[in-house]
Amino acid sequence: MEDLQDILVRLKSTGIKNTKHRIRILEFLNQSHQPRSADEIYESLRQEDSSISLSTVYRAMDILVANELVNKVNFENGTKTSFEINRHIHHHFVVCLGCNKVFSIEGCPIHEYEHELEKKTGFKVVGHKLELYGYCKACQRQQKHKN
Amino acid sequence: MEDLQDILVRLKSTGIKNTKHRIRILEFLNQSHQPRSADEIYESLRQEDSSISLSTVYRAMDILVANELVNKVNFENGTKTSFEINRHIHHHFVVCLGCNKVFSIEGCPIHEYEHELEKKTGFKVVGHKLELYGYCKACQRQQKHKN
DNA sequence: TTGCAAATGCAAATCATTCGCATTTGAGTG
DNA sequence: CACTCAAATGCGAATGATTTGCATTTGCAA
Repeated sequence: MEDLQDILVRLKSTGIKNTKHRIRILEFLNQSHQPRSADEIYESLRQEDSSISLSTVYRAMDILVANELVNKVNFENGTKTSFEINRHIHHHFVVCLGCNKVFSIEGCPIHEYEHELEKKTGFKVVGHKLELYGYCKACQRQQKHKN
Repeated sequence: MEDLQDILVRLKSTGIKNTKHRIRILEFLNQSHQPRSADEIYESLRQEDSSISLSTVYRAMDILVANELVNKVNFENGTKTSFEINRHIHHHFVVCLGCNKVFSIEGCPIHEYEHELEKKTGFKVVGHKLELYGYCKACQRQQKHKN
């Protein structure tokens, strides 16, 4: 887990204001092992001493995403947008349809494919979205027991 | 373009009712070269002689997707769900961020990767989502002219 | 042709997200 | 440290896509 300090340094270097809420949001996402929805962030911060409003969370997410401190993700299962700390490490998600847990995998199997496509078609690729869906070991075991 | 008749045969074989609206929706999607939103389907069918309600479109899409006659797609750019005829041919989308046109590419660069991942981690993959985003030739040309 | 479950239309409801506006706050400046 | 002001926040209302309840209509099997 990247040190929170490094993230706060990056926050400062963006030039946007360094507010209590933004710091607490980054703190929460940094220690979270799963991408989180605006709602989950809101509920988590609300528990603590100082309160926050949901629209502030949404606005914070917008600006943190724009400044590359946070990534925005939309999964096929589930309706809400999720957010995770942007560690500037290219990765993809493996999502368990049983327990909805999200696993991260580093590396990318399609970079080469992108180049080929560019050469072949002239299309200029600037980004991609790749997610794998299925069942984690634990959910596979549970499934077997049911039968 | 697959013959509409084949699609209607598949519709019949599902056992769900063979209604005028559903047939016209399949017809529209079959001749469409782009995935379409519920709204676009609604507007298109409304023009023609008989009318339709938007909720009927949504309900039809649900059941057509459940019966594998139609695929549901959510693109990163844009907020609405899109639908396309399900031709049962594995493919992915290349989306132009300039003109929002969607191109289809057959074949899949990650099947082998999926197998590796399964072997390595024990995760059982049942599906994936892969889309490429960038700029088509035409939009690249236009971009140059602006500079 | 009849019966009935499934499909439809319409309006109201829902849910995530955004926006308007009055108030507060971070952070540079003197 | 006090001052200023744009940026950030809180609250509630608005939005936009999608869903739902319910009364009516329509496929289709018998």
